[in-house]
Formats: sequence, C-alpha cells, structure tokens
Amino acid sequence: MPELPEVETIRRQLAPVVEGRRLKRVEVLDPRWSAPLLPQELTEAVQGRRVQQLQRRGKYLLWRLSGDLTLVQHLRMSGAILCEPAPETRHVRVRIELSRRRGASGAAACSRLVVTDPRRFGTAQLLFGETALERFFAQRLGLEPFHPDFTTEHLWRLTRGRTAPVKAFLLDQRRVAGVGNIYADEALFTAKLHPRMPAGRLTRAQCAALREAVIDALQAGIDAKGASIEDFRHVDGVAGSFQDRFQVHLREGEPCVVCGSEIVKMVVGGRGTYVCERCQRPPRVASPRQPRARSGR
DNA sequence: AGGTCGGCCTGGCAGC
DNA sequence: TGCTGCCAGGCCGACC
Repeated sequence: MPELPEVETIRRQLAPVVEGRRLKRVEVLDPRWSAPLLPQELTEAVQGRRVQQLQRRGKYLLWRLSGDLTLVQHLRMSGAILCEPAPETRHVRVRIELSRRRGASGAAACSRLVVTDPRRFGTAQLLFGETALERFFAQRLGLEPFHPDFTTEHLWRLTRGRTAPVKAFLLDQRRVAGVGNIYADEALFTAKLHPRMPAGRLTRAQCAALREAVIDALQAGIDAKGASIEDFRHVDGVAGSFQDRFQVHLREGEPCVVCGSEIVKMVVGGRGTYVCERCQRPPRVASPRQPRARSGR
C-alpha cells in the first residue's frame, strides 16, 4: 500500500511524463473517486489545464494545474497510476489523456495514463488557490520527516502527554506525515522501541533514535523504489523491492535479523504489528494499585 | 480533547 | 471443487 516512499516513487517517475503537458481528456469511471464532485464536474474543471508540477505531501499526490487549481489525489490502499499500454487492465477508475509532446521518447512519450484501484478507496479532490491548499494540509498533516524542522526536539515536544502507543502516534498523519504500517514497524525495530510504548514515555534519546530510524526507513524505501506487497506498482507496472528488506514487517515466526528470536505479530492501534520482543522490550505495565513492598519493620 | 473503533471496499485465502 | 466468511488497512467520523 502506498506510503510516503511509494508515493514519492510514483511522483519521481510520473513527473517527467506529465509536467508541462495538458490534461487533454480525463474520464472518471468511478464516481466514488471524485466524490462529492460528480465525475463530469471534475472532468470539466481539469480538462485543458496544463500540469505545471507534480508534488507530494505525506501520502498525497498533488497535481498542480494551470489557473491555480490543484488536484489532490490519494491512492489509499490499492491505487496505482500506470502508463499505457498498462500491464494491468482491471479495476480502471480513471483514464487520462495527455497532450502530445514533440520529440519525447521512452516513458516520457506516454500520453495515456490509467488510475487502477481494486479496493476503490482512492480519492481525488480539487482545491483552488494556495490558501485552500495550505488549510487542507494544515489540518491533516504534520511535518514531513525529511523537513529540517523534524528534529529530535520537535518529536520530543510532540510526544509529551501522549498516552497512545508510539506506533499509533507514528501512524497519525497529523503528527508525522507519510509513515504507514510498514515503515512504522521497521522504524520502531531499528530504534529498538516496542510499538506499545506510550509515546509520552519516550526519553529524549529514544526520540532521537526514533527520528533517525523513521528517516532511514523512509529513505531506504525510496532507494528501493517502494515496497510491493499488494497492489503497489510503478508507473510501468514494475514492482518495488523494499519488501525484500523488511526486518520485521510480515516476518511472523521468522528469526530476528539481530538476535535470532522469533518475530511475533500483535495488534497495536488496530493494525497488524510485527515485533522482536527481545530487541524491542515491552513497556513496563503501569499498575497504579500494585501494593508496594514496604521496607523495614 | 485525546484515544479508540467502525465503516468504507474488494481480493485472497482459510476452512469446511 | 466451490462456497462462505473473515481479514487486510489509510483515513474519517462517531463515540467515550
């Protein structure tokens, strides 16, 4: 499922294809994709506009169009954007035809795209102007992990007072943008933190380790061109390779790469979670009523 | 107000 | 074999 590295991979591959070209024709086959706009309304608003830039914020893909309009697309669980001729022809939700580009070769010559999405969770919405865009992301997304302001101090302050498990904290896009289930598991393993540890109990040193582990996991994901465990594909239909580098995710019953003990699966924050409980020590259960052993007398 | 849970949706797979 | 039912999960809204 597309998390930050997968969306960034798509963006890097698609930007040279779409930037500078016009959306000649956009056909929305699934009304859920454009809701609450009707397919026809979205089509009429974007057709004929030039794609000035393809950007990413968190797991969102931003089509910056001429006339100050932005198509904010989210692939959710199973969305993909493929260049035609597409290797996958089922579950097509949107067809996009681009204006012709003279002298282009290879992928950049592609003039037809399809958005496929088996589970139909993917969405798109239109935002007009910079203010609307800023407001949209201000209420949904925290800092990008690669942003220079994403410091240990920032993470430490964010976690203060939080009783939710650190994994739930990481998955909350309003705290940190772009981390999903895969990279949360991997980062917590690298930082040697148990996913159930209450976020507010992290020490400064642990925040420093977590910050570094999150950045490293996401960067490794980008370097491997994403992880393909379900439907994620590149724009040419090729799979990413980060799934081959998982240290804990989806490795239930297998030995830990560090200590050899068995990786266990549990549910944290409502998500399937993979842990080496020897490397990632479970938090001490806070039991306020536990009778204290008295000393003396 | 922070935290948790259910709904959205479909493919894949376990179990009969 | 074929059917049923359950599970996965990002995000959002409802609820406690």
